[in-house]
Amino acid sequence: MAEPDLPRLLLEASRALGTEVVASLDERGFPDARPGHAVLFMHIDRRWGTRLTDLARRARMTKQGMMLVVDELETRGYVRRVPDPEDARAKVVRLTARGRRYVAEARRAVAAVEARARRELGERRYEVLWSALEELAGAAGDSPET
Amino acid sequence: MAEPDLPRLLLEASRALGTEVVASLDERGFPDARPGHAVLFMHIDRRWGTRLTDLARRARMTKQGMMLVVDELETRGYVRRVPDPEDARAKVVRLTARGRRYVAEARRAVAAVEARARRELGERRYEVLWSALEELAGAAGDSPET
DNA sequence: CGCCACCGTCAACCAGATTGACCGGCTCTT
DNA sequence: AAGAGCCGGTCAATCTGGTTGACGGTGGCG
Repeated sequence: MAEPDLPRLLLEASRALGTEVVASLDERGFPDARPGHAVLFMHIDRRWGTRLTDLARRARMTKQGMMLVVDELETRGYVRRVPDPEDARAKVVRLTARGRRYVAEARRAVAAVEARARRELGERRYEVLWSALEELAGAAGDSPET
Repeated sequence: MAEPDLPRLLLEASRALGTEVVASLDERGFPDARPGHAVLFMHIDRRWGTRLTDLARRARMTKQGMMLVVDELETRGYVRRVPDPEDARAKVVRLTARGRRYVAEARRAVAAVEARARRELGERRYEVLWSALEELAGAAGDSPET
């Protein structure tokens, strides 16, 4: 009956896993985690930080969009904006100590969910899934290279 | 470098395909198509229509959320709300003639995108992708039964 | 009848992201 | 050295796609 279409199925899978990651993070002591934070913590340099524009480009979103994420993470005390010594226009988004712990846990949580998926699907199907997704995501939505 | 995580990859693939469907619909003469319309046109009964609540349940969203979609589709002339003869509380969301054409084209567009994916990925990988997605979507995000 | 469940709706709100405008600092060319 | 124009971050407005909460009218049952 339901007979979902492929885009919808992809979306639901994404949401399911995202929710799972957030729940896991909640258990690990970060109750204010949200799926959108991933665009930052998967791309930020953990030691020295990363410029807003670079974060945005890596996450393939607008800098304004990334700014909202950074704003929130900053008010929560996970990152700070420090002036870039090499360019007075720029600021470096840098993790606080708490932010580093958050990012570490978040990456672990993501890895755990991925590991569970790999275990449940089996190695081969997981590999196929991953490569198929890369093709689908890249085919229509991506510029050739960065 | 990019090293995306699985939830993000799923999301990006979903968006890429969704965009593709909308673009295809645009070419087919429905320039106001949007990805969100799929929650309706994949679930509505094409002849007699379907109750709002049923649509919402099938699409696994709130009735208020579905109402927004129905509202928009109604102002665009794709559906009408007619009273349900069997239950004075209920209304049936019924396709107009134009709505039927829209739904037909939309389903074709989705099918075309899926066919392209199947062709590019190959039959076997496509099957694996689909079943893996069902497992992922179902495992964490679904209630046991409806 | 009285009660509760259910349908559609109004209202408020939130998350995530976009486009447009802008200011100030950088850099390249002349 | 001086513009001219590009680039980094920000403010503001807007949009999509949902959510929860409350409520009026109807149905169904004891």
